[in-house]
Amino acid sequence: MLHLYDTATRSVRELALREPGKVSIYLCGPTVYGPPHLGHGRATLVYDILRRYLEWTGLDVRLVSNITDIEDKIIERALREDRPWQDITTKCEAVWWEAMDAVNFERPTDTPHATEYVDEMVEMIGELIASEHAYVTDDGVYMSVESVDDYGLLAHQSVDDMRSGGGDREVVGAAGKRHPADFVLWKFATGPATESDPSWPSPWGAGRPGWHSECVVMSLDLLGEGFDLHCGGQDLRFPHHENERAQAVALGKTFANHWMHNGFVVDAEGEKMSKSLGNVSNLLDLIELYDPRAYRMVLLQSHYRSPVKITQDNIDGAVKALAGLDAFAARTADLAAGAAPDAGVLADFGLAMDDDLDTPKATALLFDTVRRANAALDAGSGESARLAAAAHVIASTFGLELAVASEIDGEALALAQALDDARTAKDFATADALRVELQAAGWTVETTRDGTSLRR
RNA sequence: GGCGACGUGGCCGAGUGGUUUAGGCAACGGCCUGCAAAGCCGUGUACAUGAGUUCGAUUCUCAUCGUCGCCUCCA
Repeated sequence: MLHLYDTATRSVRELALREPGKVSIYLCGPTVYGPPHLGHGRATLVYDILRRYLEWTGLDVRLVSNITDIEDKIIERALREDRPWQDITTKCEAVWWEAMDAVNFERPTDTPHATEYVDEMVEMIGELIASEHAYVTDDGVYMSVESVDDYGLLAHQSVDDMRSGGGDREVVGAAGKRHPADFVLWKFATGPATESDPSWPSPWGAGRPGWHSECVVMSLDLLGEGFDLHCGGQDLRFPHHENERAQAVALGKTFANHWMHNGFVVDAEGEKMSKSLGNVSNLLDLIELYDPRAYRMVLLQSHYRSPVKITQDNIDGAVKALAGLDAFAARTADLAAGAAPDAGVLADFGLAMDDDLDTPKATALLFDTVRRANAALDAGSGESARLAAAAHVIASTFGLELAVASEIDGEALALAQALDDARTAKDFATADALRVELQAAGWTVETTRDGTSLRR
């Protein structure tokens, strides 16, 4: 059974399932106000790999991942560009899914939008006020963090300790707040709603929900109390996840059973890439310039909790590694199709993945299995089919789609035949010319003793 | 100031108290090939520094230096 590091207990522990055979996961999705960056890509790919693995083990996975389609940054951009806010959110969301499809992210089972849950958020905030966990000020409704017993569980720091330093930062809504860490649940509108600056009615005044409420309402609505796993990037640990949890606790509800956080994407100097620093390379560029699988490959080779560097060298290395896997996959597609995967290899794969999603070890196993299968194939050993089948299983569980034997058009086939004829006739000048011609047409040409094989 | 992570061979990146100490990329040698490609075989004596614990530490402890993250923008 899968063991995962749990941020709440700071230990690797078994992912306990609320219902046998079923896993319920909530993943904090994007705020749709700009193109997805590399960090978004890492988070979705890490959880995509997790999900595929869980499914491979036979579990029924329900993955809820929200789209935040109302937020300050969306409004700021709408105002700045004098556009309707929905214009921005719809376009950005479309771009988001396009990018996610390109990296082969398996779509979540549910993708709720914040704007679909405004009524529920208003209702929840009402309950928090009624139970005196929240209060109304001049500019909004705030959550009282001191009213929540174990606030700071995910931050692993008491509220007082957090206050004691780092005091340079601007405290949002400071004037009316009872405690600096109190966070906004509902922001009052400063004027009438416009095309760019929307607001919704509430018993306390027109406005819009704060940052941390949607995930509580949606996760509890779609997954129910005590769902299995809550995921997201390290940066969401505090305050976002802490604040989600605070609301649930204040409501008297059991929240996530296990908290998983992935590490950052860092730049060449080891610094976190984030939007506010402006040093982001965007995911769209990466998948346009390189094989979209390369990013997944790089992530597989490092642990999900470690920071990962995305550099030219890294991506190039991954592209080369993929080329080897593609060559292998094309070579063994037919062989593997009819064979039972090697049980020992798959057992090792499970062992590695169950240990806090040890994809570096599992990836090493994949390469090792490919090497063994190739060697067995060269030696004409019967072991090759089972090994190849196991390698294919691992790759597909990783979400890596490898090359399959290509459809070869008549023209290419004729050239390949001519190439073989020339080689048979020892007319190597012609053979070389034909090979170059095929390569120019985009084929990867492997001329072997048994004849020429082509793939794209 | 508080809390936390990390410093591994040319690069990336796992891991471990000691015998055969991942994997990828690059490099070099070999096999195969008409030559290549693909593939296979082999080579590299790495673990920031200092001290300590230990029969033995890259792995544990402490200190030092360095890098980075969180402490209400952020995946």
